[in-house]
Amino acid sequence: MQALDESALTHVATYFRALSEPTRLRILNTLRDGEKNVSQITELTGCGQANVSKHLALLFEAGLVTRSAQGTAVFYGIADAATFELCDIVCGNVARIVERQFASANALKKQLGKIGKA
Amino acid sequence: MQALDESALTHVATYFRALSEPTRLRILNTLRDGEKNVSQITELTGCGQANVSKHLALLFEAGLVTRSAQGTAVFYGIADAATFELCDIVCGNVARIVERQFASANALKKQLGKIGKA
DNA sequence: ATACTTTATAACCACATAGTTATATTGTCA
DNA sequence: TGACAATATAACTATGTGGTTATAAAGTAT
Repeated sequence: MQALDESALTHVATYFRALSEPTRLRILNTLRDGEKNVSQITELTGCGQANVSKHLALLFEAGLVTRSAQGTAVFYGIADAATFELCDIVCGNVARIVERQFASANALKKQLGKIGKA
Repeated sequence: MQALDESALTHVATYFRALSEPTRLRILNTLRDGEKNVSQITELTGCGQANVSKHLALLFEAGLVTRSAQGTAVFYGIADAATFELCDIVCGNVARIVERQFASANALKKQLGKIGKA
C-alpha cells in the first residue's frame, strides 16, 4: 500500500469488500477442496440459491473466483491460492485483536470492581 | 480460515469490512509513518473532520488502530504492523486480477474484431 | 416439442452506512 | 471565568446491499 493512487485504492477496497461478508466467506470456504457448482455450494452453505448466485457473481466480478460452465451446471473455484494465505493472516490478526480486547475488557472490569468497592 | 466457526467468521468479516472503504485506506495510509492526531489526518486526507472521526471510531472498534489522548488532541496509530503486510499481499493479488481482467478484455476485443470483419 | 434441471436476474424490502451540518464535550490559555 | 481549539456525536439524506420470491434463460432428456 505504498503511495497508492486513487485507482489502486478503489481496487484494493473492492477486494476487501468482497471478503467482508460472512456468507461470502462461507462460500469461499466450501471451495477450499476444489471447484463446486452452484447447487453444491447452495447445499453446503444452506443459503438460498438466488442469494448464492448473487454472491458468486460479486466474487467473480472482484476476481476472487473462476467460473466454468458444464452443461447447465456452472462450476466456481478459487482464482488465487493467495486468497487463503490472506485469510490465514487475518485470522492471526483477529486473534490478537480479540485477545487485546479481552484483556482491556478485563482491565475495565477490574477498575469497575474497585469503584464498586469504594 | 480452516474450519472457521460462526464467531470467528464474523470477526474476520468485520476486519475485512474495516478495510473495504477507500477513505479508511487513505486514513490508514497517513499513519504509515507514525501516529497522527485527528486534525492532521483531516488535513492530510482532505475529508471532513466529522467524517474522519467516524471512520477512526470504526477502525478503533475493529482493533486496527490505537488511540491516545494528549490534551484535547487524540492521536491514532497503526495497532498492528501486519495490517500493512496484509495490504501489500492484497496489492499483489489485485495486480494479478487487474492483469487477468485486462487480458480477458483484450481477448474479448479480439473476438469482437473478428465478428466485426465477418 | 415438452418437461425438467440448473443458474441468473429482476423486483422488492429492510437495513446499514458514507458524508454533511450543527452541536455537545473536553481541555487549554488568557 | 470566558474565549478558543480539538474531537466526538446526533440528525439527516442518499445510496448501497443482503436476503427473499418469482421468473427468465439455457441446457438435457424423454
